[in-house]
Amino acid sequence: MTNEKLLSDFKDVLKKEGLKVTPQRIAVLEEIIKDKGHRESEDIYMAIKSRKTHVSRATVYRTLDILVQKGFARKLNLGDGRARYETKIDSPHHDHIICNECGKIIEFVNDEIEKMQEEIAKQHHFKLQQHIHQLFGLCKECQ
Amino acid sequence: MTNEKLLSDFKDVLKKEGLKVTPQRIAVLEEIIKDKGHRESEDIYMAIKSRKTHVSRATVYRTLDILVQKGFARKLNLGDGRARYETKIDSPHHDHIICNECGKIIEFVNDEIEKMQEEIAKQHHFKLQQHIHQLFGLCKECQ
DNA sequence: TTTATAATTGAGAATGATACTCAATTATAA
DNA sequence: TTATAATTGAGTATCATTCTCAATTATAAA
Repeated sequence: MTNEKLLSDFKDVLKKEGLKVTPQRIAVLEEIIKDKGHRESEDIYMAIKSRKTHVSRATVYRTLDILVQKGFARKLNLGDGRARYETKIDSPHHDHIICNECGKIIEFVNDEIEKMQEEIAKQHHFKLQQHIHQLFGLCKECQ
Repeated sequence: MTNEKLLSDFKDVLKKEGLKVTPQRIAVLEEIIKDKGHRESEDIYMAIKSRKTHVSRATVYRTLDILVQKGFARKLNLGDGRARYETKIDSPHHDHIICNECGKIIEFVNDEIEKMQEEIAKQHHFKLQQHIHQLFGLCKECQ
């Protein structure tokens, strides 16, 4: 999906919900798109400020909530007390391997595990809604 | 393992490390053993206070750290900002299914997934150290 | 284009779990 | 029993995130 399409989709969603299209909201989306990494709210806040758009931390958090809510972004909890955000658009479902030493984050996909999760949920009579699967260890460089 | 054995093991570990055996530390261990559930620090603090032992939140946190460090307890991060602790002794490795509605926590074990995790780590040249695998959804009662 | 209005913003205060500080207390070895 | 280093607890600090509310702004209607 092109960035223009994504931007106009976001604007459409905002309008449909009676929400306003503001420079701050656009800036947060742009930031998420530009660097497809796993970004902290503070990073995004700093990146936007260091350009031209005036923004506050509160607005960054609020906009990130909207993006997650509307399916444009995914929020990660890596257990270190700071949430990470990544684009959800054009990014198939994946989980993460995190280096305990340098913090590097790598994505992985495994359909077998996905299937087994469904199986496990069924066994316990759960209707599966989301999951967190994170592997922690030492990356090649840090061993 | 009997609770007496566990208690004396803990005392031994403390002594070996030059740490003191205090009523507060014993109380935290006992609390963790008694209710094998997934306990929050605040629960444990309240439970100990409601009996006879004088204790502070700080000491509960400090003792839980020791218990995790020494392999007596496991710390869970369920993404809601409060850590949970569970006995690690006599409890084979397992992961968790959590109900999004009522918060119920159920344990599951799946050796296949465990093996695949190792495989995935190897593929990415990681030395696996820990992992988090949590399924979230609606339990039978909450659907 | 102007106006009316409800949504948004930002500064700073609030929150909530957890960690830290340090003087007073206590477990332990001699 | 004593000396001493470890521990405790009360309260303060921290840090990410959320909330508050007055001022600002996007937007629909005129």
